Amino acid sequence: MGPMCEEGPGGGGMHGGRPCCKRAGGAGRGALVEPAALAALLNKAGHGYDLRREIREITGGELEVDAGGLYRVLRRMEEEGFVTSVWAESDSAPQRRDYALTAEGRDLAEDWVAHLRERERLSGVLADALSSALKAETAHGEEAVDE
Amino acid sequence: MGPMCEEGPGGGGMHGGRPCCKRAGGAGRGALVEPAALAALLNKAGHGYDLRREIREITGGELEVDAGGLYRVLRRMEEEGFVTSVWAESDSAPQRRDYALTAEGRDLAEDWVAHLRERERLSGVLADALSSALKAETAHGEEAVDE
DNA sequence: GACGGATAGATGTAGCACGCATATAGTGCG
DNA sequence: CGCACTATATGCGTGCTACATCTATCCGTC
Repeated sequence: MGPMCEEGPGGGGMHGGRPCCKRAGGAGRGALVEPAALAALLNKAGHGYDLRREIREITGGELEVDAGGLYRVLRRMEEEGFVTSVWAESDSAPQRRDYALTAEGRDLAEDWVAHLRERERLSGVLADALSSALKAETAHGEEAVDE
Repeated sequence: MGPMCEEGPGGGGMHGGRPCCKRAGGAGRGALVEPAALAALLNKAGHGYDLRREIREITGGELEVDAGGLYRVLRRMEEEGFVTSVWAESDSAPQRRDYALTAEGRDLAEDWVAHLRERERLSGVLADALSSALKAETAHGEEAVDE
């Protein structure tokens, strides 16, 4: 996986057997590849392998998408009309396919902004609920700190 | 589905054919049921059907988890030692199973806080990248607004 | 007393997203 | 030639979710 499960703040992973990361594995963080690809395409159209670097850059190295997954997403978005692609006509280098966003793709990106903001907010709400509940429990349950 | 895809801010869904919500369907928002269940259990141990209401309350009605999914998650967490359950000994009402958190479950909740904060941050980073790229594009591409 | 609705728990199924491994092919290097 | 890097693509397994369905017990009502 990319960086994120390794650099977990609390160093999660030494209680029951599997940290929550495991549970959140796979699609655990929600759809990220598609919006990341859209962001990369908005910044600079190009071929898949390059978009992957672009994604790494615009997220400050925090999101490293799987190459295979990225190609899959690009092809699917093309089928759906959100991007277009043409085989780059270079003589030497390995064949590469240059992608560009369509108008629908731009609209899709706007939808994603709203959706990601929602996810951001919801994650925060849940994290707050969890941490405040944890705080409350330790306060009156651990040592009876009076209060 | 729960409330969230309906009340989408931008009213996403009128371009290519399917809004990003569709793509994010299923596990799109990442794992939410497990942390929500943990939060509910921290606030007030009880039986599944009740935890579902608790979840609705602590999230301000924003998260409405699927009943079936909640039971599944509870059973699995029990298998893994994060919660325990006993059949409530009531004469009348339908049989219910009372759940309680274990020490490992509390640790798991702590892991989830960190993980959810990470997800929150990452969603924000991506949303920022997308929206700033969108802004930049409309600025110099739409009407050549000078500047 | 039959009937629908709420409570309570559980399972089956389908879909989407992801990570990892693997296959292909050209290019440059030692 | 072996090896690494660029570039694209597919197969496979896992995880999480939503929707439909099934059981069973109450309770109020007609």
